[in-house]
Amino acid sequence: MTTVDPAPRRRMRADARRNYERLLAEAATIFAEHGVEASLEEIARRAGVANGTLYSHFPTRQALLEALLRDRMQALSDKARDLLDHPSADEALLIWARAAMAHTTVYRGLVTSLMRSIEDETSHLHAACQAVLTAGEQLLNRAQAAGGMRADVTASDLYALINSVSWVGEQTSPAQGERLLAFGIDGMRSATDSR
Amino acid sequence: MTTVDPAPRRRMRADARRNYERLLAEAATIFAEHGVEASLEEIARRAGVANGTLYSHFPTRQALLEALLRDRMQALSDKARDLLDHPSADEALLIWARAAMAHTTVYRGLVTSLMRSIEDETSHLHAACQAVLTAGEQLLNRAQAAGGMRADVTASDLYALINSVSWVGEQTSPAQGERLLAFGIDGMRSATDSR
DNA sequence: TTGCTAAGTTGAGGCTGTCTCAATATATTT
DNA sequence: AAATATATTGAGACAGCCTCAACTTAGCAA
Repeated sequence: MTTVDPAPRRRMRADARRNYERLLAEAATIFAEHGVEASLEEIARRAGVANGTLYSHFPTRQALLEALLRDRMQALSDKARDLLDHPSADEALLIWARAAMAHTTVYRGLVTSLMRSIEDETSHLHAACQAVLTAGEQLLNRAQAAGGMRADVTASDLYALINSVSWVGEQTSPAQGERLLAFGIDGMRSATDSR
Repeated sequence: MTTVDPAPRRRMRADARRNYERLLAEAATIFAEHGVEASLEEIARRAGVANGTLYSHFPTRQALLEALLRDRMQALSDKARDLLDHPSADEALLIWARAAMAHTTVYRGLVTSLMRSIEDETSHLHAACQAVLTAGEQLLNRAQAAGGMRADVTASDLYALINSVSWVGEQTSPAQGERLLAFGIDGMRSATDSR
């Protein structure tokens, strides 16, 4: 409901807009290189502005992350919607789970923020995470209706699974993350399922 | 093989021993309160010594953690050995996995250190983690021989699973962690198994 | 064009934390 | 009671977070 405006209330001054964009661009680069705990001072430095400017645009690290991820998270929710048309409900869920995993691991350390944000309603990322969870829930429900997934699996279980395997992928190797995802999903399948 | 001496090479001076113990005790308290990223200065302060003393006893945070966990990790390895006598191989594995999870969540943030340490051979905790992994492997192998677990599951898979569900437990709730553990183990079971 | 003002930027400064090392102190040995 | 090996100390160098009073500038209106 009360999502933050992507384009702020009143139009920004030209220089402000420029700095805002520049900060986002540098943040993307630096987070990709050093993870989401990278120095904010460094980002400001590389963007050619004083740290105060960074803080005025993005009061917290979360706010910066939120701005950086907005589009990507929207895309992930959209993708879930699209996959509702996929012929196999089970396969659709697996495809989406992998996509979610890929999204969650773009920046090192991101998964922890995303996991925290679903719990913490005051988080800048909360709404976006909630949307992703709900999107996943649609796919899950369809798979359950089709009989492929156990009825007692919740959207929270799915969200937690995706995040936990993303965390593993980040800590060890993407392949290890993928393996755990496969085991986890298998464990959530209905007993009648073979394999 | 080349484990670090629990009681250092030559006997410590009395005052050194006293400070060492004091630091460990305070670290246990403070890590329990604030997680493993708690301030080392604070630990030194509460132990009534200068920070240099802390650093001289424990050159890194990992070293401190290692000293703090040594006994507990040994106990976990021992427990695996004991459980090899349990009548049900499957049940033994599950019991141990839960114990491992409990161990892994004594301090907030610990799970990340433990996961890093299995990968990083230079880590102070590496040997202890390796021992735990090997201990788990025994239980896993027995369960596989008994036909309860898929043959393609590795000790690394098991280690990763335990850590990932511990991480979830830490981020959300222990109950959520438990749920994921159940799903994960189920996914690792042989197809012939019911449920 | 010029001046006005709201909007935006600056960067020093306070804070916490990590880690080091020369000077100092003390336990133990002889 | 030295002598010596062993420990402890704490200031200091550095980095990062965040704030805010002083300053600068874009954009508008006269």
